[in-house]
Amino acid sequence: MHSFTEENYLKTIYYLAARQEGEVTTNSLAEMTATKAASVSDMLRKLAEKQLIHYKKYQGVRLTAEGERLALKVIRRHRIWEVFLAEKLGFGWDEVHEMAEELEHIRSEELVEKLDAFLGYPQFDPHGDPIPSPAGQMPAVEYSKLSEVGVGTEVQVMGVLEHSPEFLQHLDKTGLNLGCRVRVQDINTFDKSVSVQINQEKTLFVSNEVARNLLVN
Amino acid sequence: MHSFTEENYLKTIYYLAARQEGEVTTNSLAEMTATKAASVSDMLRKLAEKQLIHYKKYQGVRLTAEGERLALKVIRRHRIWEVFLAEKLGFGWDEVHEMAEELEHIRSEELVEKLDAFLGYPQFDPHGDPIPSPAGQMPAVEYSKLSEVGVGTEVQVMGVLEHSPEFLQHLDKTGLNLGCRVRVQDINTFDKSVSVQINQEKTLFVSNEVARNLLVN
DNA sequence: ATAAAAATTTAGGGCAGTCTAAAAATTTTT
DNA sequence: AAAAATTTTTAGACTGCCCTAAATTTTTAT
Repeated sequence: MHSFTEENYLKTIYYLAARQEGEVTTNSLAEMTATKAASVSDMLRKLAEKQLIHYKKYQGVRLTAEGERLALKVIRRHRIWEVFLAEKLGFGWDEVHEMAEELEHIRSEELVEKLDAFLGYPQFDPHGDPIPSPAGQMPAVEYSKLSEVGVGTEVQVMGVLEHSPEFLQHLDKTGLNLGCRVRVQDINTFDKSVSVQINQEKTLFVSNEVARNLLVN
Repeated sequence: MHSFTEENYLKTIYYLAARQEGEVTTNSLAEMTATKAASVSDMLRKLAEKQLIHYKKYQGVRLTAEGERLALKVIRRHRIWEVFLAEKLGFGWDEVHEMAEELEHIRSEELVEKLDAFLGYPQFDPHGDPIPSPAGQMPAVEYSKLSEVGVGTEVQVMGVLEHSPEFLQHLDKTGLNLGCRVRVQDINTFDKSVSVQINQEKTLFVSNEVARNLLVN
């Protein structure tokens, strides 16, 4: 068995590797896990001993096959619990992450599988992120950012790149929910903000900052 | 906030105090928490400093009002999660305890209250144990043990005193489920075993060991 | 190409919770 | 009521994970 802390490091390495090119650095891990670089170094040595990461001193870090399997297991649990919290208990998509951070470490394999069945085998969590398979495969999804869509096209909001409660609450307030249809009417050449029509109704101005963090297809 | 370990000690002190007369001893706590007496002594000092227990060296231990409130909160969470696991996910009453031991430490107050509502505000967990109120009150229940019921009376199985998977699986096998009606036909004077009729159908022989651990009304 | 800056690791230590061994207090036995 | 047995506490140490400060390596700038 692995500790909560080890699971969190593996998960964080996975996320950072998916987001950046190349190896994951000690400093970026320290920032993400809200610890100091010295503590990260300690843990990396330990994870390398357990063969969960490839690690050469000063060279950054990469998950081994086994490490990635474990990371995806944790991410699967996290996202399934998020679906439960949102769909069954009525929590908002801005509230579920923090609780899922704890629930993802509950150890029973059978629990998460029964929960998955109870929820009807959901494909995506409340933020539109895909749920890894029980075997530990991350489904491929190819969405664009709203900031990259051309004028005139109509797309559907499929996910978010930024998961902070503040951002999600902002989307709630403006009505940019998952699944809503968005037609790009105009792109401001100066600040790259976008003017969009939502669900064939009202028009909305979306900053580039927001548009960059909205995934659409 | 309190650590998992502290919560577990408080819960265990509550259970031992409810079961025994007088103060709870260091040794009984060591046995229940699967640690050594020396470790218990350490923790008792710490809990006493935090005013969660009354503690005089060598004299055993008792929960303060605040300590009991916390213990009942943990027990409430445990039992609500057990209901979820049994009712919604289909786990057997012999399987739910272990998972609930982890789930009971999830910190969100709102989570357990929403879960409670989702489950329809259950009064009892899958073993018939009452669920403490959100305010931290343990409902009073007055059941008898099957071993104390007179010949001829018909009673209903309301709970168990022994919670081990082995005992619960034995009950499953013999059909002595929660809620089933039991008429005492005969009590063997030698070994105090009981012959009972279940649900007006088949007759069953129940050892005193089992009868002592069955709560009925 | 070398000096300065930045990133990373090592050294040494802290805290929570556990342990064993030994000391102290309480309870039981005679 | 003293001796023996039992229970409990203290002392000292270990592990996991974190820290600060110092040393080392890599990267960047000149």
